[in-house]
Amino acid sequence: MNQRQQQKRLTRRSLLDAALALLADGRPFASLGLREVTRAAGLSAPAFYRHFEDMDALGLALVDEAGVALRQLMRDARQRVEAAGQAIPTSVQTFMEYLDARTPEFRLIVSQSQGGSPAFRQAIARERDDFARELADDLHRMALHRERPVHDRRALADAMVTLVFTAGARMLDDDTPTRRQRAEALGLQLRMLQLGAEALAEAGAG
Amino acid sequence: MNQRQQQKRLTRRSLLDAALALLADGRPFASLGLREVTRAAGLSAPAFYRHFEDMDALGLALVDEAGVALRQLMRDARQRVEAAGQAIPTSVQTFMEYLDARTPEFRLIVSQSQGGSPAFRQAIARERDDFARELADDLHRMALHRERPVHDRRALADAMVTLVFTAGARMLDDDTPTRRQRAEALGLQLRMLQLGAEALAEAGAG
DNA sequence: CTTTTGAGTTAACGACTGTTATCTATTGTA
DNA sequence: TACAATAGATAACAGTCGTTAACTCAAAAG
Repeated sequence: MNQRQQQKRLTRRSLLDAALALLADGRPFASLGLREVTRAAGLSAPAFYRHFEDMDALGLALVDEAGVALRQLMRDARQRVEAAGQAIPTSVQTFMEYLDARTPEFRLIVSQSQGGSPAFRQAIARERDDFARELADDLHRMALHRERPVHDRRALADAMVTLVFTAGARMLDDDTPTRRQRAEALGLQLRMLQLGAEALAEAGAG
Repeated sequence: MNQRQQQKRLTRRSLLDAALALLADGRPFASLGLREVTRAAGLSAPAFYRHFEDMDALGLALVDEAGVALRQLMRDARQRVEAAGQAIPTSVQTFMEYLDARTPEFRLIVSQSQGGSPAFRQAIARERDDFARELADDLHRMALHRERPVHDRRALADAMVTLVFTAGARMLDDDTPTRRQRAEALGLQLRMLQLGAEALAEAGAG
């Protein structure tokens, strides 16, 4: 295939990676400059425009990548739960591994989900909603299987996603033992939600 | 008293207000410049240094103010709940009013809780933990009163605070009807948590 | 083999940034 | 009333920013 397009994709990648590296240092995305990123990528500033219109476009591309990773995580967790049961602990465990493997992308998502420009917030909110919707579907299937319906799958899934994302965000600053501790607390909180949703369903049905 | 100190406090206030106004437009705090803020406040740039060492110091002052407002909100909610009962709906309602009245401060808190500099994150985490601890105490008192203990007050309070803050953050971008809808969902999620914590306590005690 | 395309370069622009030194003018103090 | 303190203004600094125009030169197309 086109040797040119291939090279272009590589340079584009190096721009994305340079931005991720700066984010990994804890820098807020809004403080990253176009020149700074191209410099870190070993390029001249105008080269940037061959790949992105502006920094916002680069950021949105990163959000897209994070979304892809999120969906893969979801498939992974679902598969493992089907094999090993233990829905909540297994899912939390899978999430922790994803957090390790994709730290910079995840950091971008949690830091920009509320702090970024409107375009950012909207893009991230959409990824998050997709995630929650898929989770709600899973909860539905599981409820059918276990014959323990829950009250409002959408609200339940939304709350679970909120707790998982927030816990993940705080884990980014934790050392390993604190991180495990927080993972345990998260599992407990998720069970509270699940039990509460089941109790609400019974009260509503009864 | 000193007419000079009084005037100085006024100018300092105008700097804080100018920053809040820029934040209210949805601007990320990291993108605010020292010159921009002083300009918006009708001052020369060097005047800034008479009041703050740098922009971070100004931001921390804003976080402090937001913390004060949070504690006031807490007292307000507690008082209303004691008078009118309906702990969850009353608290959510109180929170919504606070959200309206202090939108820029709240936006700063939620946006910088993950995206800001380490000093920022630490300061905000502390405000948040104070909030959660107070809530845990309230839960304890209510449980004694209602004779319905919950399983892990600290984890429960933490989850509740997470849900409330996250919902509040998303409401900032919502129109009024969506906002009310989200408030209802929030109330539902909080009840799930509460019921689940009670169920866990019963299971643990039995 | 010649021509065209396009990724990346250098040079330069105007605008804006944070910061310092210096001055003004008003307030508080003796 | 004279003196000291200080909030704020002006001017200037070296940098950095995003963006454009003009160029190079290797790869693709003819």
